[in-house]
Amino acid sequence: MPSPQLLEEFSQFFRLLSEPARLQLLCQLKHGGSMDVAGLIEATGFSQSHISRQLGQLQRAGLVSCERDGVRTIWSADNDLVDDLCNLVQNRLRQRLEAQLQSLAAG
Amino acid sequence: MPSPQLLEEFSQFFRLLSEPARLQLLCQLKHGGSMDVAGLIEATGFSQSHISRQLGQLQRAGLVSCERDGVRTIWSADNDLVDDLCNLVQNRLRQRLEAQLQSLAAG
DNA sequence: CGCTAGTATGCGCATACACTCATAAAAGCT
DNA sequence: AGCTTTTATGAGTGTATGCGCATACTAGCG
Repeated sequence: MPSPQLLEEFSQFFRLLSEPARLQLLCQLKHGGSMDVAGLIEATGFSQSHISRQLGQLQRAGLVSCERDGVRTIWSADNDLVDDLCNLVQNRLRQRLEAQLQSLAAG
Repeated sequence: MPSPQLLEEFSQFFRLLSEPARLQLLCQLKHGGSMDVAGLIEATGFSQSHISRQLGQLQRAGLVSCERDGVRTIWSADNDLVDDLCNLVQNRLRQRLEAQLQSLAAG
């Protein structure tokens, strides 16, 4: 049984991923490679301020990092954790749907 | 790159885990075994209505299930997904802290 | 120094949701 | 049938936060 503090940390982390916009930014940086905010605007359609804020949150959690290239800021996804988490969840979703399919056929 | 619908599903799932109360209920059922709402009140200190609502959400996601025992409803945690996710996150948190420790020692 | 381009942030609005109180529903007992 | 116990739910409140607009900061260029 995790301690209350640890539970709090877990939930804060999951909260980061609970916003489609943030998850999309993460996946974009992961699969589309590093890019600046302008690229992310192009890719997602979100406003500049929104993207900047969300990236700030992800950076504080260590999920993305940035380096300045002149006047631009190039952002990168930092690790594979989010991909791993998403894969686990996706497997679970698939299992659920398959089970529902089974019970529908059997029922 | 996951589709927008899939991203939405992922974030909805993570949102379930983004609330310390729900996560605590899940862990309690997982490590403390199945129990009724009264037991969860005792274990967590949350109000009865709050617990009932959160369990409802977790049930719809297939993370917990219940069976009636007379007037009581016995709840159980249904799978290991959440444990696996938490372990991954915990590893990541540890790595982060260790890295900070390193840079502090080196700096 | 001013000017422009790119990014971060103060402010405000709207919405989502955790949480509670009161009440209804479900199941057993007499 | 009523009475009690346990759980679920309608209604309301307060807070957190996503999101955009406008603006301030930062870095290069003339």
